[in-house]
Amino acid sequence: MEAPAVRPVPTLRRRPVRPKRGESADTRDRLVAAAAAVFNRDGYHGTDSNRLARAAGYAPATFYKHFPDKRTILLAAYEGWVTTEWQGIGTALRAARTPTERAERIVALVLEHHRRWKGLRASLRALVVTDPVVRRFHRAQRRRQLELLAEMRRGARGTPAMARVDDATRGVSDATRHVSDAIMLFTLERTLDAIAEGETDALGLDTDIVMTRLRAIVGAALQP
Amino acid sequence: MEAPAVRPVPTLRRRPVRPKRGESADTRDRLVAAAAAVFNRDGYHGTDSNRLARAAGYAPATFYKHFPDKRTILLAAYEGWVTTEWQGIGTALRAARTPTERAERIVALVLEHHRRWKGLRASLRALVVTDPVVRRFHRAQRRRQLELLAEMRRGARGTPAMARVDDATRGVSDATRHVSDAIMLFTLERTLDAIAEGETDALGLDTDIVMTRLRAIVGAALQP
Amino acid sequence: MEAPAVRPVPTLRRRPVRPKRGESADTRDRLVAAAAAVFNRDGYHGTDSNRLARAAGYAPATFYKHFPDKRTILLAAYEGWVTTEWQGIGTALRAARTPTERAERIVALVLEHHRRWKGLRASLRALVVTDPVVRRFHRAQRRRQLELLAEMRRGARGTPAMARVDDATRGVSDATRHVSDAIMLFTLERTLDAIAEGETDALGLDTDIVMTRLRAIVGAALQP
Amino acid sequence: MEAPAVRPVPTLRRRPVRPKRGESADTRDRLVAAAAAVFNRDGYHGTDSNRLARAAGYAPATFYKHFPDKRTILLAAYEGWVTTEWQGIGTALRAARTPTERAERIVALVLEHHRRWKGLRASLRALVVTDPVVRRFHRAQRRRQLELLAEMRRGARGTPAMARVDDATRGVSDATRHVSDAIMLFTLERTLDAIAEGETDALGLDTDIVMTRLRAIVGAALQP
DNA sequence: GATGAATGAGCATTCATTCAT
DNA sequence: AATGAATGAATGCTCATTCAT
Repeated sequence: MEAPAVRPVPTLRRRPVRPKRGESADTRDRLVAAAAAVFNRDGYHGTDSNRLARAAGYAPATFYKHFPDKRTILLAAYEGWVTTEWQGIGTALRAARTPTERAERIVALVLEHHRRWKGLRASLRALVVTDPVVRRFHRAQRRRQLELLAEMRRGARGTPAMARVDDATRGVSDATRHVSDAIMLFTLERTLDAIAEGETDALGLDTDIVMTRLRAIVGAALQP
Repeated sequence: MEAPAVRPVPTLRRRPVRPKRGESADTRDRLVAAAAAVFNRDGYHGTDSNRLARAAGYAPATFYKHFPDKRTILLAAYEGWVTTEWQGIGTALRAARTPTERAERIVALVLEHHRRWKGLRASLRALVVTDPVVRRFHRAQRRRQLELLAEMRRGARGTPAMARVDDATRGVSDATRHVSDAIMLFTLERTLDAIAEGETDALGLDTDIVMTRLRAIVGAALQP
Repeated sequence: MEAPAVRPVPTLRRRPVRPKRGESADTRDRLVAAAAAVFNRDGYHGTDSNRLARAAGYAPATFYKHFPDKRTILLAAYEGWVTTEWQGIGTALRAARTPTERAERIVALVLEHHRRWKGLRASLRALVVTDPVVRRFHRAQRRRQLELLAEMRRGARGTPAMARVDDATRGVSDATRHVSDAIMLFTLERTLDAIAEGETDALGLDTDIVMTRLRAIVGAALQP
Repeated sequence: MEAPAVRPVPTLRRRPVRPKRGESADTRDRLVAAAAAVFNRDGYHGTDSNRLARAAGYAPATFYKHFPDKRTILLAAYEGWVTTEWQGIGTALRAARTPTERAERIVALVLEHHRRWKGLRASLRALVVTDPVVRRFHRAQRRRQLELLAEMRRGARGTPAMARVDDATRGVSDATRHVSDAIMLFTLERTLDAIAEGETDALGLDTDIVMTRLRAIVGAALQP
């Protein structure tokens, strides 16, 4: 699936030219892109499936040819969003060499995503508590994040042999590492949400200082 | 206002005995208590004002005699919840002497609250993004948290004169401190939500280790 | 429940004066009466719950305060219709003395009902095949009919002692009687439907002769 | 037109192999056969034209190339069903010699048809009241039945001359005979529907006794 | 102060039907 | 001849809110 953030989202106010006889997959993509944008703007409970269809340039019934319900298209939009985020991070990491540089890029990229999709994220967070399917999906993403983090650290550690010795030396158990990683992810996510939602500004916090601090926290987690 | 958690929440399944012509303030309190419980169980979008009224033992119209709309009673429930949480923390802190002990009690208490009100919290977080009034309210609470934190640290520092010297010595500016405090609060909140919602369990994290780590983080923030 | 046929059905074309603050039971009765008339005119699949509500002078939501769905109000209308029919038959039988007279009145009354409710009957018959709840209800009515028939015959037989002797003499087993009764009911019902729906006319049958024949058939069944 | 019951109805669950660019008449037949089976299973109001097309292995639009609307295909299915029934009866009668034997075969055959097409019949009966076209069609079938019945009786009576004498002797007018025939058909139809739909079982009636009685009724009607 | 009845506007979803290919 | 995408107009149903008592 193409991520909704990548291909241009059709303008919502004007009804876009309806692409009669388009390919089914294209229609689906357009619906997902439009849904991502509308959810982001109006919230999950702030729209309905008819509006989602119209925003993509289709009639209500077309929506139901592609998705059984509103929740499913939210998951699709979420999936697209996560995919795009990970692709961006992957690209950024390949270009970065030191853990510090990596941390810097990760924090910047994730902030950008949180800023762009703050409404979608909020809807999602509320649904994670309410809806078991959304919850499962969300947790799978989190597991992926933790795995990637561990992988990135392994990659940074030079030779595998060295690495194991290091662990032993420092007495850092896997379970503890795991917890640290998770807490770091929570901190990163929550703080970037706060920046994206304007909470830090409202509290009179200096965004530069917050970002610096986050880079330090992420950087520490990336150290072998 | 009495907090919803303090006075007994009327049983939701059986219709509670309705007190005809009670005092207005009592009716309001009962409505808030019932709303807190119902929102917590079914989510903000999972109930309607009729159900909230019935859960408190009143007719739909009675609801609108006390609250202009659904959002307002959520704010009232939120307020009650926050008040109770702060009262509990206040009591716990008075009994604790060392920062370590304080940290321990704070983490335990806040976790208990997150566990108890996890559904209410989720509804709130989604509305914070959508609804300006909820957002304002939420930020005021956060400011209160930050102030209390600073106060607690001052209290722990012995004499005020000493304190200023310490700051100068360590080179920690107020702005930086402020940021650290906020990030600590974000971490605490997000991680305790993760525990309350079962996310840490789903990720295979050891709750004890997570809690120990949180106590350390909070403890560090309480050091003068 | 008052039968829909008894109290005047509100005119369907003009919206009747809406009776604000009416008793709940009255509203229910009005809804049922209107539903009976609308189902009868347009068929079960030819209306929707909004129209049923409007026909009774109410808004769509009012419908759902009284009935969970369309099927349930159909059953209520059916129940009312059956009740009225039985009441009419009961009254007619009390006034009639001979089996012949009884047969005459029954056939006339049932024809009147089939004429009046031909659309409703048609909807019902289709739903009996489709819907288990309607089917159960319908069969309960049939059982009641058979019981009443047996009862009427017993009543016509003079003393119970005599009756038993008669049966033995004629060698008519209960099972056979039961079957004859049921087939008679099927014949009566189907033929009166044919008259009511204009089928007999379309076939060039003389209604008087058909009616005479039916009276004979019913009269024979009522003989002890 | 081939009757839907004669040529194998395509399996409904698996999508049948679609014959691209078959003969138009074949396509029509396949559509009718599938429609008959689907209507019979799900009821007229329980399916939609898209499903009918798909059940026959075609796309929705193909349906409308062959039928102007849903009702028309129902009539076609009905026609096929009636044709098959009559063909069966014709075959059975040619092999039977006495009225008794004929009655027996007719009752058995018609029951088989009612059993097989009980859902289709139910849909039809509801539409007869609602839809003028269906009604016209249905009545034409009934006329055909009555004509065949009269014909069968004439055939059983030996010479036409004798026949007229008989009528005069017994004082049975044509109009009366016509009515008796019609009522017999109603009884047969309704009672066999009751057996097919399980109503007789639900009423605790012995099917063998019911069938015996029906054979007697039909047999009497076939007597010259 | 409290109520139960009532509601308009809305929302998720479906279906008979069309059209460009 | 056949198609798959697309759809406008419903349809069953819900909810925040009001009103007469």
